[in-house]
Amino acid sequence: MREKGADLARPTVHDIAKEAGVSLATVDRVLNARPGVRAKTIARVNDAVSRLGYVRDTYAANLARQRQYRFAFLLPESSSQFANALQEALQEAYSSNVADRTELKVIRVPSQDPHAIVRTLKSMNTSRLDGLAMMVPETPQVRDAVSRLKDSGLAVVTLVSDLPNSRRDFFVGVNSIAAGRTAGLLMGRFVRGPGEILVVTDSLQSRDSLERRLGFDAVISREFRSITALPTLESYGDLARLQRIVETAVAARRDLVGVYSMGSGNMTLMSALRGSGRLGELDVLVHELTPAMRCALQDNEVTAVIAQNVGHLVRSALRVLRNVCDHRPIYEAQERVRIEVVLRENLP
Amino acid sequence: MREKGADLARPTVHDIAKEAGVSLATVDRVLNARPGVRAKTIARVNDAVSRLGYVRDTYAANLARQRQYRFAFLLPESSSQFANALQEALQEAYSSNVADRTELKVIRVPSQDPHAIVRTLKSMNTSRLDGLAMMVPETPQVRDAVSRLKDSGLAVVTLVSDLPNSRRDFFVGVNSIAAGRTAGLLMGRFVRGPGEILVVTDSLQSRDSLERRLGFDAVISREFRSITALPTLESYGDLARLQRIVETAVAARRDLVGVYSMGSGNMTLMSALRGSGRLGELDVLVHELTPAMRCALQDNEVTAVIAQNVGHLVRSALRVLRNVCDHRPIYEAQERVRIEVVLRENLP
DNA sequence: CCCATTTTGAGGTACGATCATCTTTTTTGC
DNA sequence: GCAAAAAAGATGATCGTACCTCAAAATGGG
Repeated sequence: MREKGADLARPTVHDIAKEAGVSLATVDRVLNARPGVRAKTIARVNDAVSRLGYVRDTYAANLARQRQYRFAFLLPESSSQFANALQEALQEAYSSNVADRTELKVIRVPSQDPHAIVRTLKSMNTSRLDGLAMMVPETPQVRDAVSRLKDSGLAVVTLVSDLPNSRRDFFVGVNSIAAGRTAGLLMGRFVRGPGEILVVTDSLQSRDSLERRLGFDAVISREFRSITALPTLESYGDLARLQRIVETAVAARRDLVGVYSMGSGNMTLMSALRGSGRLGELDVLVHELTPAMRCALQDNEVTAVIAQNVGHLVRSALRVLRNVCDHRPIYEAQERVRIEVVLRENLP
Repeated sequence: MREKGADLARPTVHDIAKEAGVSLATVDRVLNARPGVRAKTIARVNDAVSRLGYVRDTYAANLARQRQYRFAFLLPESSSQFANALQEALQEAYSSNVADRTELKVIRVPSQDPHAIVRTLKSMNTSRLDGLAMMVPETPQVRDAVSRLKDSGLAVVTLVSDLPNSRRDFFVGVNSIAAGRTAGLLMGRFVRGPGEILVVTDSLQSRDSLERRLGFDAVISREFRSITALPTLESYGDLARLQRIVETAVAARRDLVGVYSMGSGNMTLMSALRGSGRLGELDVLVHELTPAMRCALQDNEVTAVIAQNVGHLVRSALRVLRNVCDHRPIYEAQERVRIEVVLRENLP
């Protein structure tokens, strides 16, 4: 925003030099924190900077400095539609103007195999890389690997799923407890009358699922006394097992009113529910807006999807990585990823 | 994303010249559509461009060309918290790195006064401006004024509220019908049992309100037969009147189960509802996430807020304005603003 | 084949900043 | 007060692109 009567053009380093009464070289030394300037002079330059409201032209700077950001994204290899959506969003962020002077590399690893993840992390050529964003399950070995990556100077952010107590620089994703609470609130408000809720996930070993369940239960038990959330069914990543346990549960529980899926495998879940013939009487809530879930929403098979915008995720991750690389601060408020509620009528 | 084995650095104009076997000057003439190049040579250069996958470095280009985008935002002056939020988002987009080489000016006009709007539009110095984003109510006079602005070469986008059949270049905002449908679906799913819904707005003269009502009714009447949406109460921007008509309606309608506010004045609406003592039994749905509505959500006074992300709105508007100015295409998919559903548990 | 007209080439300057080198001035310590 | 060290200044190259000028080459018409 421009002040009235202010100069039209924004000030450059030359203006700073003039204003501070020093040479261009000195301004440059101060701005880039190079040694050989007295504290008094540094203050003079900084004064001029704030007086004129100078902000460095980052693009000109990166141009001159031949800055190249080399980032890698570590995503699960599973056929998960969500990871594919992330990769697409990355591609898009890259081809649109956002990702300038940035080289991206996507590495897919089998997410069930912590060993493979660690192997990949260890084998990374850190000298040809400036930053890493990763979406991996939490294990102590991964935490250690992150520590080594930080030692070699990489910027590291966790994506979607965090690694608490690790040395990662930042977490880009949503708060799983809040996501679970949102699901709980929606479920409680949507379902009619007393009844039971089926809760399904891959594995409660995963922190995300655990936290979603925590949030879900907190809201349900405090505010919706008439409905009961059943113990979590775990598929352990086995789709056949998922189909089986869902079919069994639906058959056994006659007063089921809703289904909450905290993990992946939603296509299989839906097919099991369809098979049961009771889909019409159930409110189904799932996470992540995949193409299959879009259709399910449109067909009224799923009531709501709790989603996070993959575009935001990758742009945020890129911004954070760049800022960490340049030792610039991170604007936490801007990087907070929203918990989106997607219904049939507000499908993007 | 980098191809394996591809060159690390992205190609520059020099590479194009070499690849096409022409001089730098010719490449420049082709890239910037300057005359004096044979069709055959143009083709050679374009071939080289696509072969090498050259994309012009926009920032270097703008640097060289000393490009400055001068944009104005015309926002309603009313004490509307929404317009303030927009202005803040604009400020933020400006100070964060997004809005480079862009001068922004915010003009607030009394939105109830179409005359004042037209006067402002007419008095604009179009020679010192490249683009204009405006959030104004639809009138024929405004449409004409837009036409004049387009004649003088400005890029014009409508923000939040569209001017259909005008010569604006683009509309940045949500589809009001879909927003109304979303509200209808939420209301239908939230309220219990048969009953009536109070529908309130500033004025149905405004296209947004009309369309929201349309969408709302479509969903309610088709899918939720047991609930009745009452005729729209209009406040005509008069807060005292709003308070009065809401109080009267709530007192008269004993089987009210919900309130849908399509317009502004939600603080007054809430105070009227609070006064009635029946707030606890009502589901309240409103548009736009203002600070007051945040509190109302947290206090369980409002069930859901249908919102649009003001940050997106302004970033999208800025992107579109820049693209129009440079005669570049607009990626419609990226500019589609989402209809957000905000509940107590997913408050951003 | 020559001359006028296009078309192309070569080269410079600029944008805002970074960085390196070299010189001059100022500040120190003794 | 003088030499050494530190601080500041001066200058020029560079990044990728735009835009300008002038000269050289290719083309086309008669």
